[in-house]
Amino acid sequence: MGTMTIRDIAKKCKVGVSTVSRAMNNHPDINPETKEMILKVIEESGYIPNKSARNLKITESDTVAILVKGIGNPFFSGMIDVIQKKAQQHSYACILQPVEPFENELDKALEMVQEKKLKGIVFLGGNFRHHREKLQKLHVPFVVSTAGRAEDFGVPMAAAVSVDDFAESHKLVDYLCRQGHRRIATLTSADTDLSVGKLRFEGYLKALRDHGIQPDENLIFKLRGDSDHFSITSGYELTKRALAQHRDFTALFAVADTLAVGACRALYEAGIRVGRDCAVAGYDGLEIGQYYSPSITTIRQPVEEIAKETADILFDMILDGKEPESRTFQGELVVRESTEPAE
Amino acid sequence: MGTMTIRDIAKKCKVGVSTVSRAMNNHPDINPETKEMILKVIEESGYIPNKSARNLKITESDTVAILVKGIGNPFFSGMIDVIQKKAQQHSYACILQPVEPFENELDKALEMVQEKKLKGIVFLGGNFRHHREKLQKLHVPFVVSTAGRAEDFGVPMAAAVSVDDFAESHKLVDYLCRQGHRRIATLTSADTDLSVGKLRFEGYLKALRDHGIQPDENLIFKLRGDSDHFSITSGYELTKRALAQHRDFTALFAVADTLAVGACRALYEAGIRVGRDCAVAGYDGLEIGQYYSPSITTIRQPVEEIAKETADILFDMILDGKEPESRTFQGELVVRESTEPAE
DNA sequence: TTGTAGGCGTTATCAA
DNA sequence: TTGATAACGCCTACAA
Repeated sequence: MGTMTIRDIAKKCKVGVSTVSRAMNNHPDINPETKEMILKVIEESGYIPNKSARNLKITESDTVAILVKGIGNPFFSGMIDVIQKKAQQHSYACILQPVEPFENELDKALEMVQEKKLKGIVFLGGNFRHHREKLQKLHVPFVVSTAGRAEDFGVPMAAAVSVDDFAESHKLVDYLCRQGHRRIATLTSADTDLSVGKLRFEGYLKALRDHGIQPDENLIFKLRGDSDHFSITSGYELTKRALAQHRDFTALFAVADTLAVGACRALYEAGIRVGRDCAVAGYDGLEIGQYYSPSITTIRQPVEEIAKETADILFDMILDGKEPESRTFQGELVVRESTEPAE
Repeated sequence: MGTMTIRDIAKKCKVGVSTVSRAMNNHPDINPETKEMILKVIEESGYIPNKSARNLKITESDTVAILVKGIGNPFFSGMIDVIQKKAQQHSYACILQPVEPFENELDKALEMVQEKKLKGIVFLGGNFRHHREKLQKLHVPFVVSTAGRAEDFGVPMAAAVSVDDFAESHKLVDYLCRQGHRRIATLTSADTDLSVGKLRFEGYLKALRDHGIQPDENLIFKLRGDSDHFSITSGYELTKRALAQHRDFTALFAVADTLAVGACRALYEAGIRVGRDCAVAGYDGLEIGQYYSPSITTIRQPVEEIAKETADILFDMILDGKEPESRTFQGELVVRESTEPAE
């Protein structure tokens, strides 16, 4: 099945291959009429240029990529849109590339830089721990967004945009304490999680201690393994288990809104009124938290701004050769119905 | 910045390039010791084979791709996992490729077949209307899942797996009618939507008519344009608007669970008790519907099965040269708290 | 078991 | 403004 090549088109048009190439790539020095004619023939014959051959040959290309670990995470959807739009404004192509949980995002990035001649990269998700040595092989500007701190990279061309999960989580639990809660349970990730879950959990511990409360092992509920992620069902089942042990707590802090939703339902089914009998708080600022009944107290991350800043920093580096810059955003404590003051 | 090539490795190892190639591609006829040595050097030097050059040269590759329009749609997340797992079982690589809303999935597919030498494709999302002529250029087996009916393709190697959105939607609204509802409002997509939204809306109309109910323009609420998708917020605001017009309905059918969630909240805020004062039903079977309070009646699509069947059909075509086969799955009417019988 | 050489389809260089 | 031709980095006969 002989696929058509640029040669076939050249023959059909009775021109050289380079002229065809020029027509396709919007080169300046080509007769407009010739170009039009060629483009028409291409259109009619359904010729598809071979990208591999093209990528092999080109030396540069105005494109950036977003490498997302955990696409499907609703938190990222909004960010991606914003970044893509920004890229478009700069007339850059933007490739959205999912990264599997087991894949190494840095390896993937290295490959893509070579293959697609990327000018820059945004890393979304994952926890981005990599050896400095290897990181230095990435010769294009990149921004790690929502997945780590710049300090941990120690490499030029590296920038990070993030929310301080530790501090924000602390803020939230601190709020619960101030509301008078002393027995605050938590739903958190397994010990194997080194990502945001861990940071948020540590913020929880710190806040308790700051209020003179000794964290109680019996009030800490961890997801099992990496298999169950931050799903609503996980939160529901974990809370069911917690309640089955007749544990008494007046507040529950879930390290993700999805978990909090599941928790609310479990409490509801147990006849416990969320808000009045037991406070519940989540983290992320997902849409659902606002519309759940009761609406759920959470830490809202300024998604739009984070994404904008991510893109801006990246393009400042690419276009103006600016130094990598890092920013930490404040989350916003959004108090809602699920944490009515305890009496 | 001279990137390393297979030649550099060959030199370092004092062997020919073909030997290096053999080592990398698990070829049989190579001395195990030589191979090990080469692999070690590659590892140490951080050499990354150029994928473009490779793709340009190879004539075939055991890989399939999933082209997803609207990744981020939680409904697809589960399906993707299943399909990827199936591919793995067959020792096939599986590329997950997002397709932008404005992109033509068929063009993308054509490109990728050429570039990556795909053996098969799964199309997810979108509405997949394409000219037969162009469709015939796609010379590999493909399955259109959840985005159209095989009858509409009229091309060999084309299979479709889907749920009959029209019939299922009809089933749901029929149920509402049997519960005694006569004034059933609906939240549906804009007229520009030719995808599932349209089918579900038509199922709604048909069900009403079958019960001798004349659809009432005043009870039909459409999203504005394509800009607001099936988000919770859209459902919330649309319902707010509906209520502002003092329209009386005893039941509300939203063509997506997300819309239904937003509707529930809007009703709640208006002091209308969902279930008792007004029934609400959605469509999709999203996780949230089960955990919302009240839990939401819906049509659950058998995600797992759909995905399994999709993969099975595809690999039957690829591996056994089977004819394209199409299947329509039954959705399941899941009655929950949001549709208590009207008194 | 290994090495050499030719070609995959494109773009870039250079001469016309 | 055009056309011929040499790379791009790899795989794969084929020869050794």
